[in-house]
Amino acid sequence: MELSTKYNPQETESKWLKFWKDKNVFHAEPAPSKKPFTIVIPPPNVTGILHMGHALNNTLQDILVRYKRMKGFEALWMPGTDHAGIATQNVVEKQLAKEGKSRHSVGRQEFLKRLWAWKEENGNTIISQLEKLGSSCDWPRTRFTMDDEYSEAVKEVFVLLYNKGLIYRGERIINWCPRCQTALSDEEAEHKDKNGKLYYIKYPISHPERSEGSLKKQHIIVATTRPETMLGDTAVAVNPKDERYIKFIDKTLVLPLVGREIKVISDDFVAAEFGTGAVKVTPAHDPNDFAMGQRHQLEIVNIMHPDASINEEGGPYKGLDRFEARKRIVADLEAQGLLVKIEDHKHAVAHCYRCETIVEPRLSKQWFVKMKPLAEPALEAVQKGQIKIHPGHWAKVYVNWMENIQDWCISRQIWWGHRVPVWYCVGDDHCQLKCKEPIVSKTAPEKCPHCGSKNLKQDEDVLDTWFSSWLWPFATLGWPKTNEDLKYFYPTDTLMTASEILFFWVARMVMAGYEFMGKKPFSDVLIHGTVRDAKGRKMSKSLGNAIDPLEIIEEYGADALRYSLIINSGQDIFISKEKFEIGRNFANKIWNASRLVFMNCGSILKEFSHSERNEESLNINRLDLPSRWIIARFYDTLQNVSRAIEEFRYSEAETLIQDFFWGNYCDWYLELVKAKFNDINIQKTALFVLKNALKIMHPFIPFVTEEIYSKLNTKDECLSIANWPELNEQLIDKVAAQQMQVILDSITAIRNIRAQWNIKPNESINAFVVTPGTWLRLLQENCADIQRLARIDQLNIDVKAVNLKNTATALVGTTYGAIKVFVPLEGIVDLESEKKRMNADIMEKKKSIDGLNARLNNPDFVSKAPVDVIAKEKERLGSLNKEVCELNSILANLS
RNA sequence: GGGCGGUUAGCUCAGUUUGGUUAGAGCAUCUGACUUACAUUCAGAAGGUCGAGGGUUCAAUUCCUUCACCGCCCACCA
Repeated sequence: MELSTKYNPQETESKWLKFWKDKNVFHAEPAPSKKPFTIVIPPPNVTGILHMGHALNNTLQDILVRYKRMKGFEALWMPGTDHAGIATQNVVEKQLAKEGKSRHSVGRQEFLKRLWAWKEENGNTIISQLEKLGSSCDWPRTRFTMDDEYSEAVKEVFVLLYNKGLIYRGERIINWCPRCQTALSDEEAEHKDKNGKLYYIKYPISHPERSEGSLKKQHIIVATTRPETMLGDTAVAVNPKDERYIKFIDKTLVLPLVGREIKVISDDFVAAEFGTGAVKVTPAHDPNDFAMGQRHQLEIVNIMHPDASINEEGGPYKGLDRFEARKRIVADLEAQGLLVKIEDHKHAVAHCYRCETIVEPRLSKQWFVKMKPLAEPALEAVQKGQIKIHPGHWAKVYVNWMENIQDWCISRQIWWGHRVPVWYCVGDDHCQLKCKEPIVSKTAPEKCPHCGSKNLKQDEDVLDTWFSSWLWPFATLGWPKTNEDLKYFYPTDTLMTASEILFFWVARMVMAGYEFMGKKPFSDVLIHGTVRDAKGRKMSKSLGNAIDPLEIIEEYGADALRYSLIINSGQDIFISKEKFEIGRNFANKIWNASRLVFMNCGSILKEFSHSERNEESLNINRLDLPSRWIIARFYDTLQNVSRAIEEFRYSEAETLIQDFFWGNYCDWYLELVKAKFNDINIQKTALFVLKNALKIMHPFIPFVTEEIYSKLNTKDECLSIANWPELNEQLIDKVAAQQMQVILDSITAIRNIRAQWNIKPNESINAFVVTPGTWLRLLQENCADIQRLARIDQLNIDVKAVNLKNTATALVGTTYGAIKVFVPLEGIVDLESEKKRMNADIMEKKKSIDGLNARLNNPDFVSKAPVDVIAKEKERLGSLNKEVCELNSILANLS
């Protein structure tokens, strides 16, 4: 049972991936004797390729799931992918484009066939990449949002909500992506500040009143950022209180370039301060204008084709793209002297979140979900703390959104997705009246319920992808069917996600949970940061600053990737390639420490590896101080790490682990006991601590720990399903830490002295210990260790010699924690400079003393400060005075 | 425009909830060490007016307030 000299992450990782898979280690089943713990994965897009965001998100989930699994929960991590409507369709459309075809040219059926073929071939890429990361999902359960069963859930929900009156069809201004040629929800339209222009255009009055006498008044100037939409103007609006325009209200204007006569209306919506205070009203192309149009019964003129080119309403501009039309219209206006000026204007422009195309507000008939009634319980759940969002400040963002929620446009004019389960009767003439009503049904109706016509047509649209993913926590468990899985694993426990999809997904899942299950979907939501490059920019392919997680896995291993990501995670994570070295180094450290222990504990390793409760063979009273200390330190770390995981403070948990394993176990414990490994108790302790440390490290760095554990313990099937260590109070020696500190301090003190005065290893050091006698014994007992680690040949410890005046040879010393170590310095150091240094030291201390005295003499302080604070200050004053005394007497000796 | 967060060492961040010794890490820098588990290592050092002003207090990095700068989210002012 030996470990190779060099750790090979790639080999080890593939070995354990195979093992886990073959043994189906991560499978979870309803188990009445155990408590369930459930996480559902935020389903990555089928088109997805593993990026750092995935790596972070899934590592966080994996840590928690592995921890809970070891804690004895029946831990289910439900994996799956999302069909990602527009994104996936885009991929296949691009393929078609290469063949010179379009989705329309091949037709809906053929296109869908292609999509499914693409999915079958490539849809699993992201899943296998997540697997590589070490994600302990129950992989055979992998769901896809367009699985048959899952689709049933989607249809069920549509019908339920429709029957409840919460889904309706309406003609509205929606966000339209001219490239994808589909509606987008408000959340899918990303607003970005753009430097645009504000165009001021003259709209002449059609019947100018000559009596006014002033030529200036013969037109109204309107300001717009989208001059091309003027082709669809059906009014100009002003604020009713705006005195400049009162006389124009109800007059008619001539729409330039078009010649249509339009009215001047008054509406409170118009802000007198903006632009000229007069707004052109284009009901078909702006949501506000649409609303105004409704209020004033204005005509609606749609001027664009779905691809945002101008339609026949645009007269001479017909066929032009919207931006081309804009240029031409501006030029034409200028030619006619109607363009007053163009100003720079910074404003938010909506872009398609998939293809970045500028969104065009467009009037169209879409399906909507009424959100207010759904939002109420979801809002309350967070406000009352039934669902906790971490970090807490995100709850405010959530509440803010929920309180201002708008209806959700769920229909999309694409083909990849769940087709809207609605049919229309297009049949026989004799029943037109009633048949206008849509037929909403989970299955295709045979005939129209009103007229009996069999000539039915299904709605062409599909549903927003999020309309399926908002059901994820229960639809993946089999809903709408009821089954054991659903009963046992729902509600899930923790949801981990990036802030970007808080509204898209998290908020809607909460609503769906309450609406369809009557229960919250999860209890905790952890919002983690975004992975950025070293300069703080988002990682993206287009910027070329992305670090490929697969490359890191290849080079350093998945362990290193995971460990480094987590330890660097604060809010956002700034990452450069070198940051991953820490993970690689730590895995290497674990490997080598284990090698050392294995090499030295060979005699009992076999026996040890067979027994589960090794602690029983540990007799705490027989252990030396370092062993008692490291065990106490382990249990301390165990508690802190457990707490940190439960409280979602993962980077802190890793820091605790690293401090313990690297800083205590390797740097101190193993160094201290290295020379004494023939002691069977030390062997036992070293193995015991190593084994348990592997357990608490495992969720964070699963592969290397699994590999070493497999050599250390042949009883468990594997570490992934081993038990999390339990606290064993009997093994904790409470004073060990304090005592050990004295040893560590003394070693450090002597090391300092050696370095400072350049003492050679073969020189002896007389350490005069100014501490209570008990510690003297401690130091004497551990003298050999101190000597070895401080790298001196001889260490003479003598408490009786602490009469500073008698050590006339001059002493110089160092104080470190509890002890002071003095060494003769004659011939070692320049006395004059040493005196100077000490004088400076004294001065500084005196200054502190003065400050303290002033405070302690302040009657306010004495009367108002708590007693313990005063006591501490007095104590400090005392010790400072003492130090000054000592220094003075040394100084006196020096002279 | 509304909301939320941040500003602590050269860099990345802890700490501040509940004010109280000398404000902590890691990386980077510098100095030492070839100590046979590990140079992917070990031991040290240096580095801070805790963004600025004001207030409360015996005491403020911590609480309150104003300001500056940075970031994020939301938003139909054309």
